Amino acid sequence: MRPEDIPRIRALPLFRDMDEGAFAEMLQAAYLQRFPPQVQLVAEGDPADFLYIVVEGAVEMFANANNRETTIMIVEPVATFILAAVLKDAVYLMSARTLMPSRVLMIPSEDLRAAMNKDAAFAGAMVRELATRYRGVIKQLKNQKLRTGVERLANYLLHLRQVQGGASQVELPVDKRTVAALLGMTPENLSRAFATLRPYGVAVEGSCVSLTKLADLEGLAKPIGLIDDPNV
Amino acid sequence: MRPEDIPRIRALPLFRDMDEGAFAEMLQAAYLQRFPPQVQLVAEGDPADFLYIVVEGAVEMFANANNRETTIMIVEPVATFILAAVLKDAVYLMSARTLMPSRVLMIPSEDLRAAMNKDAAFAGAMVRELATRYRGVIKQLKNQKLRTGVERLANYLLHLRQVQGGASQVELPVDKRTVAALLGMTPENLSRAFATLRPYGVAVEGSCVSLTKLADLEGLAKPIGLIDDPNV
DNA sequence: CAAACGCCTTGATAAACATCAAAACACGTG
DNA sequence: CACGTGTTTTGATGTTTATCAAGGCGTTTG
Repeated sequence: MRPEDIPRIRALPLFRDMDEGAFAEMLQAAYLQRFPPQVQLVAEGDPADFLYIVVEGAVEMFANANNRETTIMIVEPVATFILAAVLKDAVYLMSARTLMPSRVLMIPSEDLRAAMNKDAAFAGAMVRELATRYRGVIKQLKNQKLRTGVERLANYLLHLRQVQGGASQVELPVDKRTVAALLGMTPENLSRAFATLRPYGVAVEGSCVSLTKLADLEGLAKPIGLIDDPNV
Repeated sequence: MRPEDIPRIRALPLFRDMDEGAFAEMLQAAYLQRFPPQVQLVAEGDPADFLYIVVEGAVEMFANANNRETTIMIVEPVATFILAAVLKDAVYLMSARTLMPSRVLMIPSEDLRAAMNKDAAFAGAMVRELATRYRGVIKQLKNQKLRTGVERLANYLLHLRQVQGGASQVELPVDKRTVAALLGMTPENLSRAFATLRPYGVAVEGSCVSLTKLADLEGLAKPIGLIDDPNV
């Protein structure tokens, strides 16, 4: 592991309040692995042997059923994934694959649970982390059930703008196929959704999207804090 | 509060391992309230002042956006709701209303958080509870994104059968309007979905649904543990 | 009992979304 | 550069779902 990675992991809300010794001990037991793009890291149904932390790159969480596939979320550095399965010592509910060359830290489930049982501050951080994630999924469910595809895309673009600093140009972080899966639609429909947004000042050129007519776009998207604000 | 209620609450996985004194102290601070049907208990956006426990009756969790409304889940005794908002000291993401005459225990958020900080076993139970709920919502999201309305209904009927002991007749626990909202469809579409399932041995009469041709129904529903098994 | 109301169903229509096929485009490689 | 590969876009079509309107049915109420 690179020396500069450790403080970045340590800075995550989940690990920030952890006892110094327990943190070091847990990292001792961990493996850092490099993966090329499009490598499947975990498969839904497998026992949760590791907690994963994306240190560099990006990981797509997805699930299959009925010959269909959907993307649940995209994990970007520095963040953990499949925390809940590890804590319950259960099987994974989602599969994961790299979207680009990535470095991933793998902490054996037992070591994580041991650290949690020893360190009350860590357990407290875990409660907050899980509560935050729970609310994140509830927001996703609301987004999915209460909005059309075009509305989801409009809000996603506004979200990207927010994250990327508020400029009038935003960059799609992954290819359109994956954006489509994330928004719960087919690639064809994403294309058409972009076309629908053209009158609202949305112009696409490759992975670069420019948003003129912000007010119009927001009028269509109608973002609300209880779905779209990550801090709520 | 009725004397027989206390052990039922105590038996919840969330409270089972809690320190006896801390549990009694927390209940001291709590209020038990009775509500008629169709009373709104909490509104999304309000600060999370209480953890709620449904002791008797049933509560519907729902959310609004864009003049649309959707049901997220139905909470039946004995179970808590809006735990995550309480732990984060955040606003509620969902609204709640009673579906029938109900008795509800309200624990002030501060008392719950205090109990958690004092009692490590309780914090551990909280972690497991939140992890379980997180996985529950992930399953709902998969159900919603990977299945059609008819498939969701078929799986819901099989789920009811399981819960109600496996007889060939199942009882809808709430009116059809609410079932429709829970399954993410309109009442009209639920009606048509039932009609679609008729060739698969599904006959509806009021709130009573009989399932002959179980094999056929399962063939259509294709239930999978990673979505439909509550113990996974 | 009749009227009124709520809930559920049915039919007609429209919107949203998926599927299939093919063309346009971008890109890496020989 | 030409070529092959994979992604994206566009068009035609079908499925799924929502909306609007009307009617049936049971319950409540005057």
